[in-house]
Amino acid sequence: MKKISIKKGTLLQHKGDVNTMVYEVESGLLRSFSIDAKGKEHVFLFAPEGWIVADAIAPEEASELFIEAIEDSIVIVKERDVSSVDPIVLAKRISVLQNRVIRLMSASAIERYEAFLKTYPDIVQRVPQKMIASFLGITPEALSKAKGDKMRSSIKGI
Amino acid sequence: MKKISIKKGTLLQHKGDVNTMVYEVESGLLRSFSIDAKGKEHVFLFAPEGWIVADAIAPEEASELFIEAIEDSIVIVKERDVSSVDPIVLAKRISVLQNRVIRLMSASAIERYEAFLKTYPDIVQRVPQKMIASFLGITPEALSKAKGDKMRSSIKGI
DNA sequence: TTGAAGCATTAACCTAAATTAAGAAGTCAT
DNA sequence: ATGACTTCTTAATTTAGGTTAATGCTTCAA
Repeated sequence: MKKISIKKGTLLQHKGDVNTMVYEVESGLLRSFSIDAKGKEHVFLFAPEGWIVADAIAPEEASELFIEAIEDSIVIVKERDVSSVDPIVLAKRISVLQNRVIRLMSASAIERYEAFLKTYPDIVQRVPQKMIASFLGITPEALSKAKGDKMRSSIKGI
Repeated sequence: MKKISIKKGTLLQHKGDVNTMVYEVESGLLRSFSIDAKGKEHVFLFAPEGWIVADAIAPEEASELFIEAIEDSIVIVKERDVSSVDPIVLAKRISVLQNRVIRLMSASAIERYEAFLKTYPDIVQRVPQKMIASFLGITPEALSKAKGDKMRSSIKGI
């Protein structure tokens, strides 16, 4: 367990790494993301101050995710020891993921964007639009259009 | 903790229920699903023999999910006590959900269907197509078409 | 300071999947 | 057995979002 200071753009973890760590964000902002078979990035999680990022894989498996600093950050690095983690913390993450799966299946891009704004109002200003789009599962162009449409319709009072 | 026998079609849990239980399937098949704001069902999980179904919510919260028997089933019903659950079991579920989120964002309907066939080959024959479609996040019509296209292209050897 | 690269926006066009509708086949309760 | 449901399939049409491309802004390294 140690504390490290990392520059914006640094990759803390690559897909395929084994014996990965647990990263607790003291200051700054991290993201985890995957790269699919077509070479496209998909943001899985944003982790601001106080959040914990780690791959959910078994101890010896290769990681699925990349972890990157979006801002200069100070991060506490710990050994992974799943069996000692509070089950309640894990259950909460399951609940979050359950809701994300349901929302991906049932809500439109705009609806998911509005839900994101409500749930993570503090993160919106700190990350590029294209990463928010990626988190929502849409293209930056589609997000840009959705925001434009939303603005226009609210001006007209529709 | 008790063992119950339930008929196909029985609802074990409704959205909004509090003090929900943990259901361990001894025989038969359960599913959990949500109903969204537009009244549409979304299958969240299929649970055949040996699987456990439970809402991931905090003890006092209202449940998000319905749980229903797809076949006549025998189910062991236990009190929910998240803090006593093996963290490794929870971590595995997180891993499954992580992959599901990533696949929902990156794979097409047909790709998700093929992944489903590989991952749950035993379940495919036991549940109606429309529930598989619902699990994949597409309409029954789209799944039917995808299967037809797949068959046709494999005949032609494409 | 300036040029190159990355980012956001807009628009034209294209495609995957939703919607709607209709018909065939299976299941169920009476 | 018969009629009422439900499921599956197919097809026509529509729509949300993807792709491609052009334009103006930043940012940042040389």
